[in-house]
This record gives sequence, C-alpha cells and structure tokens, in this order.
Amino acid sequence: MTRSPARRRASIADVAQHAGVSVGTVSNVLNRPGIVAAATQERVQAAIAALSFVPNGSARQLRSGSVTTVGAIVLDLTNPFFTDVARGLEDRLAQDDWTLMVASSEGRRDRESRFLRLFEEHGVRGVAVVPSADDAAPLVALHERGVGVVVLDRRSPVPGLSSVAVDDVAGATLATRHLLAHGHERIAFINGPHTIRQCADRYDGVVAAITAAGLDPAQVLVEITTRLDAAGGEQAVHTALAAQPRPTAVFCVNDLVALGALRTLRTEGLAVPEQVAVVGYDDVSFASELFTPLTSVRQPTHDLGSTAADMLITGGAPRQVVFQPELVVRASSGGEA
Amino acid sequence: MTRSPARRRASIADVAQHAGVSVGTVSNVLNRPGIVAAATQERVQAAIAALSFVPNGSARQLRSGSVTTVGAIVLDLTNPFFTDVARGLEDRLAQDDWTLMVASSEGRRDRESRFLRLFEEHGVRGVAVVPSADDAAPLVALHERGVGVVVLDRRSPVPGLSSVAVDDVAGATLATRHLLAHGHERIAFINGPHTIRQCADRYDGVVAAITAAGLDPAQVLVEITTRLDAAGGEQAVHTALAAQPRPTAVFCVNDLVALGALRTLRTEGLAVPEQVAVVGYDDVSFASELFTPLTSVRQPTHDLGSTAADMLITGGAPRQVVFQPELVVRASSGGEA
DNA sequence: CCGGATTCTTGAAACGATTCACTCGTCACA
DNA sequence: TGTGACGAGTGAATCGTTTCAAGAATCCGG
Repeated sequence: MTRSPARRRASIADVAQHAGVSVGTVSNVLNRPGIVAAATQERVQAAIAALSFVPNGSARQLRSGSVTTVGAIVLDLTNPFFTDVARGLEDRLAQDDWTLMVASSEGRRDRESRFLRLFEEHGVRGVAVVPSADDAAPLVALHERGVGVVVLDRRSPVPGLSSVAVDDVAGATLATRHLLAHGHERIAFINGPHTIRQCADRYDGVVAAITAAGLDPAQVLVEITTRLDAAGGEQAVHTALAAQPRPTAVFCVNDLVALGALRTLRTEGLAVPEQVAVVGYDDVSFASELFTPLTSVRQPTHDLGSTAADMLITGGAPRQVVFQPELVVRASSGGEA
Repeated sequence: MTRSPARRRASIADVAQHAGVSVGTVSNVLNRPGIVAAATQERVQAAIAALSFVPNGSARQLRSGSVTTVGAIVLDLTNPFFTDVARGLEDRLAQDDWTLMVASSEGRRDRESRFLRLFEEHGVRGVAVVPSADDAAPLVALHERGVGVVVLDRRSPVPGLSSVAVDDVAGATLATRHLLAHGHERIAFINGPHTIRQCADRYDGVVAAITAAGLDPAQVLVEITTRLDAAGGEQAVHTALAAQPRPTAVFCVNDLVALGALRTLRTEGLAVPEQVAVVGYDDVSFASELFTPLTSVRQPTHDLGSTAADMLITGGAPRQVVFQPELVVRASSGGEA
C-alpha cells in the first residue's frame, strides 16, 4: 500500500524469491496446483498476495501461444441491433470461459483493418466481423494465417469462410410487398452505401418485390443514400419528400434511420401512416413503443451472435448459415393489409 | 496463399532470413524506418509481404512494456447511455491513436473483477470503470500497481482516484420536483439495487425533493427495485400499480426501464400522463419519439466519456469532475408545470 | 594516403512467463 | 541392503520482439 506507483510490476521471479522456491514451482501453483505440495502452495499464495502479483499476460501468451479471446468488429456500436448481436456472442463465449473484445468500425474500411490487425497482433483465437466492404481478401488471408474467421450479418462472398447471416433480400422483399399490398405505388427507400452488402441486398429485395408485383422499379422506387443513424434518417427524409411525385411510403434500411425519419415527419406535420407510411428494419426494442409503433423486419439477433461464437469455439469446416427474417406489422405502415 | 493454415506464424527471424539481413534491421524497418537505407528497407518490406508477416503483439509488448490500449467496463452495453459514453471515450482516444476495449459487467462484481484482471494482464494503460459496487479497494490497488484508473458515471469514493460523474442527486431532485409541481402526491420510483451508487444517489435525490417540498417521503414514495432494463420496467410497474394508495406518477431510474413501464401501462390501458405520469433518466435518442414522448433527465454522455479518456491520456493528479444534468420536459409527465 | 566522421548493420541481452528433462529424497518390497 | 517407483521441486531453454553497444563500410578534407 505504501509502494510507489512507479515501481515495477512484480514478476514470477519476485514471488519465487519471496516464497523461497523456484520460478517453475510458482508457475505450477498457478497452472497445475494438483502437483504441488499443499504447504508449498500456501507459501506461494502468501507471497503472491504480499506482492499483489498479477501474471503478465503478454509473457504467458508469448510462451504458451494460446488465448481464449475473440474479437468482434461491428458497424456501429450505438445501434441496438449490433449490441444485441454482441450480447449473443458474449453469452455463448462465456459458456466456455472465453472473452470478447468489441470494436466499432463505423463502416470505415481503415478502421476495420486497423482493428483486424490489432486483434491479430494480440493473438486472438478468432474474429467475427461485419464487413465494411465487399473485399474478402484480407479476411481470407487472416484465416490462412490460422485465425478463426466468421463473417457476421452477411453471407461470406467466398466458400472458404464461415458466415452467419439473415436473408436480407427476403427481408426487404417482405417489407416492400407489404407496402405494395397497402396500395403504395411510390416508395422511398432510405438506404446506406451499396458497398455495405446488407444495403445492396436489401435494395435487391426491394426491386424484386416491385418487379414481382408487375410494376416498374424506375417508376415506383426512389432510393436515397445516407448515414446509418437517426441523423441520417432525418436528413434523408427531406430529400425523399422532395421527390416528384412524392412518395407515400418510406422504407428505412434500419430502425435508427426510421427513428430519424419519424422525427422529421412529425416536425413537418405529416401524419404517419395516413400521409406517409414507414417501415423499418431490425425491430429494435423500442420499435413497438414509438409515437407511431413501427412496422419492422425482425432478425434473430441473439442467435446471430451465439451461432457465430459457436463456430469460432468449435472450429471445423467453414459453413454458411442463413436465418430467415420476419415482418412485424404495426401502426406505422397502417397495420395488416 | 497455398500455405497450410496450421503453419506457424512467420516471425521477424523468418523475415530477416528471407531478406538476408539481421533481425535488428527488420525491427528497425518496422519502428524507425528513418535509420535504415532505402534499398534495405525495400528488401525487408518485400520479405514482409511475401511471408505476410504480422508482428507478434505479445512479444513486442513484453519487451517494450508500453501499449496504448485502455479498457472500459460499463454496466450494460445494450443501454444506449453506455454506448454513447463509450463513443465519447473512443473519440477522444482516437485522437491520440489509442484504442478501446469495451466490456460489459452486467452489474455483477465477479464479471467486473474478471475483466479488470484481464485488462491488467494484458497491460492496458488505463481503465475507465462504471463500478458495480461501492468497494473502491480493487481499483485503488490497481492504480497503485501503475494502471491509470478513472471511475465513470459516479464520484470516486476515495480522493486518490479520478472520476467523471454527473450529479445524480441533483438529477433525481429535478425530476421529482417536476412531478411534485404537477401535483403528484404519490410517486413510484422504479430503481435498481442501491449497491449501484447511481441508484442510491438518485434515491437520495428523490427523497430530498420530497422533503424540501414539506412532504413526508414515507407517504409520498414507493420504491421498487428491479433489473435495469426494459423487462425490469415491465415487471416493476405492475408492483407499483398494486401499491396502496395507487401512485399517480412513476419515476424510472433509466429510460430503458421507462420504456418497459410505458409498454406495460399501455397494455394495461392506463393513459399517460392523464392516469399515470412517467419520467425517465438519460434522455436516450428515442425518448422524444416514443408513443408518449418521454420526460427525462439529460446527461452529457459524450463528454463523460471523452473527459475520462482525456484524463487517462494526460495522466496527472487525480481529479473529480462532476457535470450537471438537466430535465427535458415532454408529454409523458404532462408537459411544463 | 590517413584519421575521423558518418551511415548502416549486426548480434546478443533483455522482457516474464511456461515447459520439460532432471535431481533428490522417501518409501515399499523382495 | 538394494531396487524401483513415486512425489516434489529445480533450472535452463524457449517464445518473438526491442534495444543498444559495437563493428563494418564509405566518404571527405588535408
């Protein structure tokens, strides 16, 4: 307690000296207590306590090679969808006493590769990544260097990588079909950049639904690209309303964007769903309690994470899992058609 | 590319051999390129690329001692309040190219100490912790071992530790005074366990406001303890409504709890604010867009995080910063008194 | 052509743990 | 009394970097 803060951390050698044993014995007390005599063990434990010794993780890892940490990179940690996925990862990892480090790429490739490198340098056992772009090469290379890799929330573009995804084309089709069934013939789709695969897939789903209904996407659809958060939604909806003819429905690529859209629609004095219908994506927890309860596409978030974690723990050949989304209809789209 | 995945990672020695130089030179290329001849540098870089060499972070750290990573432990990563704080930390750290590892304690001491230990073993430069309990001893000990420590979202109980907090007593007083001004004389306070200091402080604030109004807390107040999430709010509000006489207002310790409370009130057919007024805490992004826009206590979340990060980076003597909260009045409490 | 600067490069000693081949008593049994 | 087995503990090698004193090579002015 009176030790100066600047003092060097106690090492295993200090403990050994203090307890009057060899370093090997201290290490044994730490890692295989079974083979050390009880009396010796006590003395060593006392020394550990006296010096408040904490083993140096770098040294341990350097020598033994193994860790039980995995890294996760998501697009946006302030989006409840991704925190729920992270929770799923954590829960499954905790079962095997592994731990999770989470990082947020903000959809930027430079941040993604920086974290990827950081994780690799720290020798993580595996990574679960929601990619910021389509290029799988860095992930494949990482995998070839012996690090477990799971692509999260989108199908792996290459067969050599595992992935856990939800069918985004189907989800967007569900939502769009619903809006078409309500008679909307002019729909704004507030989306993120197509470099993010989920955004591209959802766009395809929207187009597919429109085409399947015998309509012309060029007539029906207005796509607006924006940032994937509430502020993005606020801005984008202004653009959407300026389109001619004016859309009667807005489909948002996620619920945060939808939140922003609803906010702007309200300040603009437009009634939802009477004047403008709104549909979101993710069905986050607050969707049901909004001023106008939000129709949204629900995804099995927790399972997404836990399945990915399971793949990293059990290893094995790459597999691609795809879950199916479902549409949760609420007031913002006018209810059941 | 054709290398077997099981192969050992390339080391600096492999690179040195491949490039026909010594390990020292490779290290210099990596860390002080200035002192290496251009031609040599090129050869080494080529070798690095050829072997897809990634330096071993453990070894580097073991030798050099220093890292620029800090760990953060929050109570609940699915609560937007804490992700906003984390974002504040991240933003400030990024300015100095430091990186953040986030972990969620779920309010459990065992998880908190596990992560604390993990961080220390990995040699983090500092930690920012929202403590799960009142005992500062482990944090003080950690600090004495030379790790930077900032207590987040509550005042440090001891002078030796830095902290960045918001005045919780004041925040709760603000909210309660507001409800009293609206004529509520029977108020339910849905709170978390008092072992979490924020919860205890907010309780004190509620009591202070009631007393200051010349009323008897025992008459006015019903406190219900629950989990700090939406599900907790749903349950607790049932208990609150069963109290005799029945409360006409519910003050929730955070907005997630308030979200659950609103949900239950709606399914129970009780009008907000006419039959039951509701006030939350944190003013998360969706508070303004709820079915009944939520009156809430706003805290400077981002600043909380960035200030903490700043303290960790700049070091210096321990200081305790306290921000002031403000009340944002919306419909759920009946608007301005 | 020499001495001294200057510029690069080298090689070996750390860092702090884990691991494993050994040594040293003890004890049981023939 | 000798032998083998067994339980405890030892100590040196090892992991992959960084760092630094010292060596090698080149250059320049006098």
